[in-house]
Amino acid sequence: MRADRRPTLTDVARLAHCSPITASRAINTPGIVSVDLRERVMAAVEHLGYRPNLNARALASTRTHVVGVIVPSLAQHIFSDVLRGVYDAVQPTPLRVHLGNTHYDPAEEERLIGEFLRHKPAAMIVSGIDQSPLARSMLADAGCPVVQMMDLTGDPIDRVVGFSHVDAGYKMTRHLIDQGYRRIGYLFLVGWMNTRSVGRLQGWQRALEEAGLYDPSLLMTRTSKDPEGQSRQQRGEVITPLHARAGLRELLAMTPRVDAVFCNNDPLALGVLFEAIAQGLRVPEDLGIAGFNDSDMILGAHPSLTSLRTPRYEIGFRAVEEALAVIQGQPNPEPIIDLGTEVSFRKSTDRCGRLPMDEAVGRT
Amino acid sequence: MRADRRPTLTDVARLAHCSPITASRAINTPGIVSVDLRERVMAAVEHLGYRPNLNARALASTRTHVVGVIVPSLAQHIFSDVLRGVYDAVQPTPLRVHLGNTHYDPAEEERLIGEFLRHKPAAMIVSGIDQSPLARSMLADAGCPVVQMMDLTGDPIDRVVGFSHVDAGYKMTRHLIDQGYRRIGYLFLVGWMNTRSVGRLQGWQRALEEAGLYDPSLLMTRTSKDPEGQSRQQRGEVITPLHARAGLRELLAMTPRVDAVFCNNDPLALGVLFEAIAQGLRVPEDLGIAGFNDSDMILGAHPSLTSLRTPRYEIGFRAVEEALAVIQGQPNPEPIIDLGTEVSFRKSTDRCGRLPMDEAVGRT
DNA sequence: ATCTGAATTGGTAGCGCTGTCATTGTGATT
DNA sequence: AATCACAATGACAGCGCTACCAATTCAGAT
Repeated sequence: MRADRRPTLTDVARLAHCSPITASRAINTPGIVSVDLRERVMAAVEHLGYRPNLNARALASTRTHVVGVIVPSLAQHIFSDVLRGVYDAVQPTPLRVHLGNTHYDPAEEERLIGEFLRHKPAAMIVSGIDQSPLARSMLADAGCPVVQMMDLTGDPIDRVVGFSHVDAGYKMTRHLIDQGYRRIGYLFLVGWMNTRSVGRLQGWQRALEEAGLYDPSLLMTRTSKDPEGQSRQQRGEVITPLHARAGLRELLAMTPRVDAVFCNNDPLALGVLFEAIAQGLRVPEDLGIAGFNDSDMILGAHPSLTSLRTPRYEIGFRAVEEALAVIQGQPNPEPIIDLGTEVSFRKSTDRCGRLPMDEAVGRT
Repeated sequence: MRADRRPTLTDVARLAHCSPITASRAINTPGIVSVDLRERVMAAVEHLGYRPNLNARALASTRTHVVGVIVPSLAQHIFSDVLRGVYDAVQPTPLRVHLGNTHYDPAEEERLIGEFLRHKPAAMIVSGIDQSPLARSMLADAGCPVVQMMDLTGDPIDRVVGFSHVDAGYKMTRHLIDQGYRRIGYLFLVGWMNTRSVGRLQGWQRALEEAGLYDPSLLMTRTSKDPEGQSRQQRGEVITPLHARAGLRELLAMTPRVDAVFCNNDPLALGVLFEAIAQGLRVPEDLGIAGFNDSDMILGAHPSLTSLRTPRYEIGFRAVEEALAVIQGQPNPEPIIDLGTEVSFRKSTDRCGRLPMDEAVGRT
């Protein structure tokens, strides 16, 4: 080992009195070498502070320890939570993360998948289940485990970790019905439409239909006012509570007897709460408010906001674990992992026994 | 080119009727080859769909296109914004990002820096200016551009992109004084202390001292109630508005005549607003509220919240640009780049001419 | 004693690219 | 015409590692 260089496998081998290739085996597949050799090599590694050169390893083995992770947005805290799980799960493993951001653009997603696959990743983790046909086929032929995350499907490319947005939307809507709300609006921004949002919407609609409460005028889809081609999501804008304030005003104007609003996400719920405060509506008596994701930003609201807890951190963590299990040859036999959701029941929908529904309906 | 393989530089060279090394030059340093050759090689690249193998390139040149980016947290939206800037700036370049999360742990930061430097990155981008001495020296000897971001300092390791937190804290406090507030509290959670938060606090204190308004009892530092060793930040917890509600209660109990609260960040400001609403305090008349960062979550609050806009996206973007300029040998002569801040003046501190300050002081 | 096969170790030959030379050809200089 | 400088291209070797195959050892079977 020259003084100016970091030690190489050859240096380790020399110190351990074996050939470089044997040292390689002792390090990578310790099970197939003798105990004595393994100990000698490990001691040499320790002594020299040897760290394998990952570029050389990747070049020689056409197999890497890189996990490609593709998310549609870095602006939404949703994906921060997922990434936190991913990075925490990766930390104790030899894997490294390559992160890509599609900005909700299918073409960009295809480009990123193609780019990442050139590096022969150990695994690919992508967000959502609605990849384009080209993206699907690229991933199917990737020759590595593929984990789709966030949403569930009966037809995963390989495996999927998430929860059902339809069930989640249904569950929250049932909760609102059980609390005595009868005119339950849904607030939704079209500029940010995606399959997951649509799933929640479907769950809401199904629950209302089952209860005989469905009315199309309860759906408030705010269209982006900007006539440019790109959706707001693609331009990196993020949903803010501000978007919801005009949304609630329009919903109340359109459908005055609305007694609860199920918001497609928490920033909207916060905005609805502020608009209700601004208009002097009592929450939860006059208006029930429910959010989605149970994100940190709504903790501390007054009144406290009901939301639907989604296992975002867990999804990221579990996606890595699943990929790792496949890489190590011990895959979970079940390719579809539903991590479930839960209603975080708080004051903003807590109308039980406090106010007869008929009174509430009569407010306008 | 064998059918089962992606094309290599040799394939390109064969098609362009030149040697592989010449093809390499045509691709990497097009300026030094003849126009004719360059065009032949480019045509071959295009035709074969050739993409260089980055692992091989890294191995051969001991120089990579990887930028190591180290942030203290993925949970805070602050860093999501920075990362968005980083990833957007990197997209059109040949650079790739390696992201590390220190969880606000200096030891983990040292580990990550060491790990990243083994890959001979093209540049390192780290958060903050308060690296440990070991981390500083590792970065100083890295042999690549180093950009510190978020905070400014007179003594950067190499270059720094950010803004002065002291100035920012000062600026907001001046704004509150100019609005007629005289008993301006500062809300701060000790569990999340870091040099940047402390800087803002110093700015606040300096502005009050200059105006003869400083009083130590105006500082509300909430200590984490959890007696475990690790700070809350390190455990991945995030500040929520909920933390601020008890904080405001204690501040008002301790220092009843407080007429404004400058919050160390926006989630706290939101919590203070909710607590004010819960207590029936009028904002901005009885209590002025100012946040920090001007993050999306406060847009739409009622009353709208004043905050201090910080150029988070721009910092990430600019940090990459600076690194790139150094790599390409055209560095900005100025190693310290101050992107500045601005008060986003909104209703929660808009008391000018509306209420004589003496009345507000007398509320309790 | 010979053979067989498993367990263990070593040798060779690259992976795809680029650093460092050496070589060729061209026009300018003396 | 001889010399030089420089631009353009090529040859060689090697970055650090591992796939592949060969060699060795040794226990147990024949």
